Amino acid sequence: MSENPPAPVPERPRRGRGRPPATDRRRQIEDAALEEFAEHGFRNSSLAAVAQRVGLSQQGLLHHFPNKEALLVAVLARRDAVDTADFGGLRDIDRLTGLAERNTERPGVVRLHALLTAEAVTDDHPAGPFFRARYEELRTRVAEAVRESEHEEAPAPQPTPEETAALLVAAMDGLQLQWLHDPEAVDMPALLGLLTRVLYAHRGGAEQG
Amino acid sequence: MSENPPAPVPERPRRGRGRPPATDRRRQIEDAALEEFAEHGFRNSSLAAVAQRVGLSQQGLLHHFPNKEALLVAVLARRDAVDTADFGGLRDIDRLTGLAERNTERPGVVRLHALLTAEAVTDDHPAGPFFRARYEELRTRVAEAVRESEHEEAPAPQPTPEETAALLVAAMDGLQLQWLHDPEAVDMPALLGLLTRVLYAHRGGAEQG
DNA sequence: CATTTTTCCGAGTGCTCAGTAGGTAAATTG
DNA sequence: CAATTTACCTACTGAGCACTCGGAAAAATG
Repeated sequence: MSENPPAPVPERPRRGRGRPPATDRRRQIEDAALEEFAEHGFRNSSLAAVAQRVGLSQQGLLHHFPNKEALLVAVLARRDAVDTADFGGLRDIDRLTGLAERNTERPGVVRLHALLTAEAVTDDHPAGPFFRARYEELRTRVAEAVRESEHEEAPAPQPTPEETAALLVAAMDGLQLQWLHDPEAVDMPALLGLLTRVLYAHRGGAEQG
Repeated sequence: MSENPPAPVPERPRRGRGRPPATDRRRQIEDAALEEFAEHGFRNSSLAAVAQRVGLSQQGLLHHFPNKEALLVAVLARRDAVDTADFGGLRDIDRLTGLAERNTERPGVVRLHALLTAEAVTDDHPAGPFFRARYEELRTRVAEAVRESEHEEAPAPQPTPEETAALLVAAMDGLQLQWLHDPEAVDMPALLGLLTRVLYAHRGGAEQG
C-alpha cells in the first residue's frame, strides 16, 4: 500500500578523471527551491526564480536537475528526511507538540508543507503519491505513539489510537493554516499540547495548564 | 479589524432601453469557475478553461468580469454567502459536524477551500484578506456557539471556548486535507463529532458513541 | 599540455496565458 | 424601424513558462 518516495539519489560516484561533480550545488538549489516553492507553490514557481536565488541561469539549473518535477521530488525527499529525524523515535506523544513549537520558527517549511499538501490534491500532481503515503505513515506512527503512552488511566469513552492520531495530525495541519494566515491569532504548540492532553487523557482532573 | 469582503455586486440596474443584462451568465460562470479553481487552484486555472465550461470564448467571459481576480472575488463571495446560510444560526455546536457531513458530498467546494486557503497564504494573493477575515470570524462564531452550549457540566481542566473554537476549525481543515488525499482513510463527520464531544464535554462518562 | 568530465550559459522553440482593440449580432425600447 | 445597450467573437499583443541545442569555460587526470 504505502509506496515510499524514491531514495534521494545514491551519491553518484566519480566516473573518470575530469572535473568532479559539485554536490554542494545540488543542495544549494534544493534549499532555494524550498524557499521558492514555499512562497509561490510548485506550479506557480519558475525555474528561473529558483536559479536566480543561487546565482544561476535557468539553464544552469537544468543541468543539475533534468526537469522541474525532479527538483520537487528532491526537495520533498530531503525535507522528509529532515522531518523524520526531527520526529525522532516519537516515543513520547508530546514530541508532536515540540515539533509544532519548532515549526513556529521556520515558516518556510510550514508554508511549503501547507501549500503543497493542498496543491497536490489536484489530478496528476507529482507530489500526490508522496503526500498520500506521508499521511498514511504519519497516522500510523502517531497511533503507535498514542498506544505506547496509553498506560495512563482511561476510564471514560475514549477515542481509539487511530482516531486520536487522525485528529492530532488534522489539528496540526489546520492550526498551521490558521497560523500562516495570522501568526498572532493562534498559539500552535499550546493548542496542540492542550488537544493532546484532552484527547486521550481523561485524567480525573489533575494536571492543568 | 475584521475587514469583510466587498458586497457581491449590488445588482446593476437597467440603464436605458437596450438589451437586458444576462445575470444568469454571471452565475453560470461563477459556478464553472468554482469547479475549475477547485481542480487546479486559482493561479493555475486559465480563464479559457473556465470559459469553455460555459461554452464561451475567453474574451466572452472577460466581458462579464473585468479580470481574473474579479472572478475569484465573486466566487468567494457567493461561496461564503452559501456557507453562511448552511452554517445557519449555529446555535448548536453539533452543526459543525453536520457541515462536515454535507461537505463529504461536495468535494469540489472542499477542494476549493483547501486549495485557496493554502494558496492565499502567499504574498499579495487576492484572496488573502478574505481568508484571514474568514478565519477570524469562524473562530469567533464557533467560540460563541461553544459558550452557549456550555451549560452542561464542566468539572475538569477545560479548554476555553476560544481554544475549543480554534481547535475545531483546525481539525475541520486538517481532516479535509486528509480526506481529499484519501477519502477512505478518514471519516470526517465521525471524527469531528468525536472531537467535539471530547473537547468540551468531560461529562462524567455518559453519552458515548 | 592534451584529454576528459563537469559546469554553466546564450539563443532559441513552442506553448500558455491575461488582457486589449475593434467589430458584429442580438435583444429591448420608443 | 431606428436607437441603444448588452453579448459575444476574431484577431492580436506581450509576457512568462519549461525545456532543447550547441558550445564554452573550468577543473581535474595523465
